[in-house]
Amino acid sequence: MVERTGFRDVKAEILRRIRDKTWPPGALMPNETDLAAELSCARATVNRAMRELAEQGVLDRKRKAGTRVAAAPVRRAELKIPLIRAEVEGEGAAYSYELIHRKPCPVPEFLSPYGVTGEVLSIACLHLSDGQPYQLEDRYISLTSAPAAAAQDFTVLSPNEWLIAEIPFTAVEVSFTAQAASDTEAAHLNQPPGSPIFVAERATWADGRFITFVRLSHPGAYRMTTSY
Amino acid sequence: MVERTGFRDVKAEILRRIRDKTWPPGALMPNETDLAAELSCARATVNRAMRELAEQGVLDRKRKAGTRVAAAPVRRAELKIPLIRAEVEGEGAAYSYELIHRKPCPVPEFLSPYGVTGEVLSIACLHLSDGQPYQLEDRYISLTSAPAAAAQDFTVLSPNEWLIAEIPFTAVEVSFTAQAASDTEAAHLNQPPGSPIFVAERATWADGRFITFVRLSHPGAYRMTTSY
DNA sequence: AAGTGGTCTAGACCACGTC
DNA sequence: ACGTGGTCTAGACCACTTG
Repeated sequence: MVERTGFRDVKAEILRRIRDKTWPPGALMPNETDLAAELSCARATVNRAMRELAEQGVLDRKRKAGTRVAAAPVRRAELKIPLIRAEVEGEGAAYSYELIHRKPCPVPEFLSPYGVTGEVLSIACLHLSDGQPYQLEDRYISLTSAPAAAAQDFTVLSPNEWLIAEIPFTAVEVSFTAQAASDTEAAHLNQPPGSPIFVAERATWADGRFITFVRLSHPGAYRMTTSY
Repeated sequence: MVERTGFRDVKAEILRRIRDKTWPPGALMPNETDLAAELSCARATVNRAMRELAEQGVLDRKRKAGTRVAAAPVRRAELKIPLIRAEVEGEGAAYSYELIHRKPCPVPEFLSPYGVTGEVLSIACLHLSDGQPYQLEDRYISLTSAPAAAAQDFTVLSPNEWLIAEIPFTAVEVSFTAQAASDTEAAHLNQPPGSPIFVAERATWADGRFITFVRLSHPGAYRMTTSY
């Protein structure tokens, strides 16, 4: 035996049997011990294979009940959200940054659902790719949770990069929508007013304390892609 | 010692040390053997903790070079893509379905990048939530790869659900954009023409053979959310 | 050449949840 | 009660990559 059975082999074999309907959707599969014996490898190897397939949504596992082929596989798309700078430079373009405004203000009402109190720092800025508007950033940073932000002028370093370097966060909530460009948005992004805008909104917490909320607008042509 | 050190404990400890700057971004961490000794657990336990943090984008690992705290953590949002039916019913609304058209046709030119040959089945249909248009589906199924589709009329069962049950797929590519509603789109979705539309496009393969391409349009108010 | 992560093994104990 | 997955251990060998 030149090659041992690795967990990748086990995953491939399981997927093969699902595809050829040896194990149709909903079917009960053999337990780890039996499958390990059949494929002549250790149970830990089968465990890792099955665990990863379960994480991926292909299998459903329950103690004592056993492992089944997922009946309605909830497909998961994993979106990578890199730094804007890295994203732009990754496309071979030159990245640049412009601060639009920066001022402390009371908590805007739309942030109240997030349980924010005290003052926030409101920042608007623009990220450009080869001099063309790429992403408009409208951000609010809690001065209660991140008082150090008050000392930053953000003329050179974008709030995005500053936050990542300074404030380690533990929880994030993201949502995506399509919206019509407001007049100011359209002007900054160099698009006709009312044109479709791809919007990502992100709220961030550290240890349960609200840190920042950001609204990122891209011209509609922006494409977010993933594969699996 | 009542409690053993589990891989969750190790992950938590690592994250703690990143947060309190014991290991700042870019820093070289101890190797698995040393960390295992310090935390008094097996190397495999540390390995699993570090491996999962690396998958998550928190750490960068390279053989021989060691493990470092990711300098620019590529944040990953995992989007769950459930069946439309499940999504609608999960919101407590009544799901319904309408077939708009269904006809075989030659491969449209925009599918040529995907290497599609032969005939495809073109299907348009509408998914409704409590009777209101929720998602417009414009789909093309390869009759070469999935000839069984020709026998389906799709008047009751949506192509989505039929495909999931019948054709196990192995590779998927998804992308999201914001677009302006075309006139027909606007009419079906009951939105003003030109209004922002949230579009998901998905191409699917099984064993390297192209199966289907689908364009899913939601009214702009649609919100796709995730957290981590 | 040598150090680091990547993986496998064989065995063990435990927690959960179904029967 | 008991079967199944969940996890840990201790040891081993290997592959990759850097110095």
